[in-house]
Amino acid sequence: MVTIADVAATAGVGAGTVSRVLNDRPKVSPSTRARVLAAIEELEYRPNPLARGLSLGRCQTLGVVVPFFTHASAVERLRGIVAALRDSRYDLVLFNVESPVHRDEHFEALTRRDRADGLLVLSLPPPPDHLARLRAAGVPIVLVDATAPGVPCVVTDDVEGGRIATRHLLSLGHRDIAFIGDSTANGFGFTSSARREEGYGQVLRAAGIRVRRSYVRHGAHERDVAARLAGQLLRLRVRPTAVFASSDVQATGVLAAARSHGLRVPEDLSVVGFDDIEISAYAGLTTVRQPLFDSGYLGARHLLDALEGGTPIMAAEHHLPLELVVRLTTTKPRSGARG
Amino acid sequence: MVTIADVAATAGVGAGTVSRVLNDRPKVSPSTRARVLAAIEELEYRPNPLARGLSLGRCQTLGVVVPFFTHASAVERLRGIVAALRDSRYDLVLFNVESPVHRDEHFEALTRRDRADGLLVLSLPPPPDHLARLRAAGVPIVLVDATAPGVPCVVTDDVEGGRIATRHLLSLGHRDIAFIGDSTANGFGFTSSARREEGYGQVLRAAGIRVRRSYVRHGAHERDVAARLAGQLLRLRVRPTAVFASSDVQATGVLAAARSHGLRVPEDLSVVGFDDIEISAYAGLTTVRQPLFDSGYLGARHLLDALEGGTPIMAAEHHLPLELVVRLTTTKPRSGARG
DNA sequence: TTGAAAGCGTTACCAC
DNA sequence: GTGGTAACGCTTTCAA
Repeated sequence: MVTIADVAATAGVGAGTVSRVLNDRPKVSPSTRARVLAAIEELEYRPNPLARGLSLGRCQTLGVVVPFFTHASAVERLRGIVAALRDSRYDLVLFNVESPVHRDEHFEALTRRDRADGLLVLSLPPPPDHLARLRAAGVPIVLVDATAPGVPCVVTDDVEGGRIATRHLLSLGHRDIAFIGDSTANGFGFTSSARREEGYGQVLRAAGIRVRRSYVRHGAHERDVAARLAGQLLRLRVRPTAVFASSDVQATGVLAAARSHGLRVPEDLSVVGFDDIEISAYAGLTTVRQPLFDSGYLGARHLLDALEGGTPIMAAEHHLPLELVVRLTTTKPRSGARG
Repeated sequence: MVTIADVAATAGVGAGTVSRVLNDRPKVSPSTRARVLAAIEELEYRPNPLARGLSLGRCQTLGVVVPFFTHASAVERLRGIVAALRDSRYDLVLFNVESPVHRDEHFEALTRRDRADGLLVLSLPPPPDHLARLRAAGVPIVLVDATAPGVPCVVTDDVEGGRIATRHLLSLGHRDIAFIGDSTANGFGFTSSARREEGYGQVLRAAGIRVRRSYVRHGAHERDVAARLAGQLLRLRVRPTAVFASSDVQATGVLAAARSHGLRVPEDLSVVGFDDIEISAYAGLTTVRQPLFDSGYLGARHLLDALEGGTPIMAAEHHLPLELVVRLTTTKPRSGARG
């Protein structure tokens, strides 16, 4: 393994000079620089990132903490992050989270500048104690799709998103609108689903419609679970004419349930989802689009700016817009169509 | 930042002793060990991975090189890798590849033990020169869904997979069977699609069926592209009664094309895919299932075993089984159904 | 403008 | 068993 000393020797200079050339430091004469560059070329020298990191106190690495990274929405955010890191000198280290214990382990490990220079946390409100330690350790952190006091974040207005979806159904003439969302006791403190439900309730109440307990169902964030919950809704005496699912994954579960109950979508049942993941266009799903890619991209850029600029990260909230995408799963209710 | 020296001081021992305790080395008395452990606890000491890596010559990191990591099949393999790494001390560093240049940059950077202790490469045959350098640098490498001479790998028999899919259609009575696969000039040297096509051709020829040029289409590995190609097939004078797509993503494109041409699946057109990704069950797609999760898991385990056991990695091929999953998109051809 | 040398935090070897 | 100390490869400060 060729080291900086080897380069220094072949170039006939000191190691310090090589380092200066390597890092584009000013004070080095053109001729010396050329000689060093030639030696680097000749020996195919590449600096050892570990040694560099040890000396510098940083490791050119960004940690990404993400619950259930295989979920389509998470993958899309990751894509944005990867795109942002593409031309930076930072490597991406992935920390998948599948349980609160798991989450705590990762945060614990990441509470040091020598593990990652900065942290990007997706959809996960960090527990206050971890946050305090992270801050004390001086690890910059940016939240995407989550908020915490004093921490910069990239978010959308989920309450408004819930309103948008519900208003759409209402405007089509629906009054029996059900909701399927995440179970509140998920242990992670995810809030998106609950906030979308909040918007749903607001709009219904404003329209003078009582939110029926039986029309609101919660379960794990999975297609099969959502399909089961939808099945319960579809067997109700007064069947809803529309369902707002708090994610597209869950919405496709509703679609599957409708199919297996012999109901046509949208004629017999309208369905609105949330996210606009890749499958949604394919399924013709009407949904509330949030800029998933952008959220990752902006979060990463924000972090990189702070890291590269050396400026302390600003605790700003970056809001991303939501947009209703009307496709084929919503229409007006059939008059008198009641089970 | 508390260092090993601080721990040594509070425990009243030397740094070497603390290190021995940290790494479960034998020669240290129970009482000393207890004192050191107490000091570690008290100071909340955590070893600096950078310093550790520099001293040890490794960095407790596994590099994963993956083209188009957002593709469902890649995500599923990654899930297997993450699962395998879960209880190891290794971090996962993600290197996404979207172009050959990109690929070369990554391999270039990874040709040193100080970047990653081992490499997992998905679906990508490493160029021989990079492979040689990697070997010279002593970086262990495991290929998943790709092969290279002398490199351990986890693979399936794609040719046989092509046969399985084609035999299924043949056994249903189809004779006009089309194929949609990846463009051969992808620049990465991906071989899966071509090998599946090979199996398709073998079976057809064995059945005395000529493989028509017009029935075989190639394009980028994307749903929309596959849909376009399928559209061309469906407008042929002698329309195929079945399509074998070399991946489920492409198969869903075929499904979409059939839909937009007013054809019913499977009555008017049978469709078989390959992979069995999450969307496939939802779409009711008949497909050749390959163990994506397992491939990642096994590849990672193989690499970890070599790394942890210190044994040189064996250049073995690990073969994973394929399985036909019959769902709702295949049936026998309608008699005399010709466009 | 440059070289020498002192860190950075560990591990591992060598005495004791 | 244990402490001291030399690596590990880089950056940076201090003189010259």
